[in-house]
Amino acid sequence: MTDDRRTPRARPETLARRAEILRAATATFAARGYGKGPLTEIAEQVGMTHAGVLHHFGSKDRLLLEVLRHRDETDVEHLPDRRVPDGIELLRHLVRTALANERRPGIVQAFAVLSAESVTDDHPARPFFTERYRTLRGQVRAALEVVCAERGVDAPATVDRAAAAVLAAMDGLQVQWLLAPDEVELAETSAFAIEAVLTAVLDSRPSPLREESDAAGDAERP
Amino acid sequence: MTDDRRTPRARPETLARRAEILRAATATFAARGYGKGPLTEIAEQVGMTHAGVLHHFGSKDRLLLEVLRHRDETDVEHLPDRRVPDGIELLRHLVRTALANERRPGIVQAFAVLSAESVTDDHPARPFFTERYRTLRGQVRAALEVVCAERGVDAPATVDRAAAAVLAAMDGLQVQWLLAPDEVELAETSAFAIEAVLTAVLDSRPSPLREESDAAGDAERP
DNA sequence: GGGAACTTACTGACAGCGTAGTAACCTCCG
DNA sequence: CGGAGGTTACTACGCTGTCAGTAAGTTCCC
Repeated sequence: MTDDRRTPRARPETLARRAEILRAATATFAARGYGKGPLTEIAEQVGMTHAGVLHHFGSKDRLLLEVLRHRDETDVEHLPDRRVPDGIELLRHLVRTALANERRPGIVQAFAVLSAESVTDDHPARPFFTERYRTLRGQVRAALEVVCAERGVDAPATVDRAAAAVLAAMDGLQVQWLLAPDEVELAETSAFAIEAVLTAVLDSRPSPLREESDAAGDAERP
Repeated sequence: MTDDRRTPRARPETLARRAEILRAATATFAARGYGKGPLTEIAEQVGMTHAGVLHHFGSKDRLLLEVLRHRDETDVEHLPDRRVPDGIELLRHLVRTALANERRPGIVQAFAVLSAESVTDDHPARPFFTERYRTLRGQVRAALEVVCAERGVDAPATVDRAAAAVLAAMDGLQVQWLLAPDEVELAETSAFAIEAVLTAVLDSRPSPLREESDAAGDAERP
């Protein structure tokens, strides 16, 4: 039984209001960053004062964490089985996500700004993003290993790097795309990067970077 | 001609002082971002008041632009010929840069934070980063085309995407590395990504991502 | 059903701090 | 002297968070 007696709140109307606030907060944090995004601007978007926002979320830090959590939840919501796929389907899912992201620059900007901002001193979202990347790297690495196994290829030692590289390319492309949407194709370029990494994992051959002067290249470690 | 209206006469002692301020500003912007990095903290590091900093740079915005410009200058300074190399040497240069960056997390953090922050509304560094990425993409694309030509390969239409992907991977890896330096190898992973992209450009074959499901069914597990 | 007891969802005022920029002044050094 | 390199003092904000108060629910008991 759900023991709701102790917490008689959570009216549907209230939940909708909070969702509104979360949406507004996402917009403001995207446009101005967390540090420079004032509560008053968020409150104004939903027609209340900043004190009203604080009533719902207690503090600005908690609001930020709710924004991030809420986004993760709704992202997984419309997924088959509510689970992230595995193997090559995960990689395809990443490409589809990039494609979907082209239609929602606000979300992309929020995450691009907040993830980078989170590396600053004592940022409230730092644990969130640290853990998030850890999880995502694990999922991509697992997917790559599954693909390798399916093709009878020994997963090389580089799968860890490959996983990090896939996520890094997607993130970096978002920043470039936000700065110059007419010059950078977000989805197509993300797909290209993922394909390149996947190919590199599947057949690990000597790199063209190290060919040429390989005798000197091996000894080189400045 | 050099129109240094701001500095009619520049004593060497003064130039050194300004360099100090620029270094301090880099540290503060790295640690707290531009928007949240106060002039007082910068001033304190060099032993003066915030008004003294403003005396030298006029405004906080101008200080930021000087920081960015100064970093670009000193980066090119210790380069042979003071010019960015071309062809495969540019790609090797990128890897060497990533290696050097592992020893200066402050610089890395400053650029990671500021580049992402620059996409926010009316950010003073936005034109700088927009132009910076445009230039860098052009340089990497040219380098890739040179490598293709050297090997008698027609540069594929994907060179543009490849150039963006290389820079994106490097940037994205910096964020992951800053968040978890023990889990992400900055230089090695950057090299991996660059190699993967280079290989993809050099022999463009059908992507494993698009192969659909013809090889499905075999259980070739060990 | 109706009213008392309580909770929720706010508002408006304000404290308290941090911040960029300005203006006037001081103080060396060439 | 005259100006470069500051300082102190001050203005004018902008921001988060607290507090008391109010109006509108909700719950419970008879």
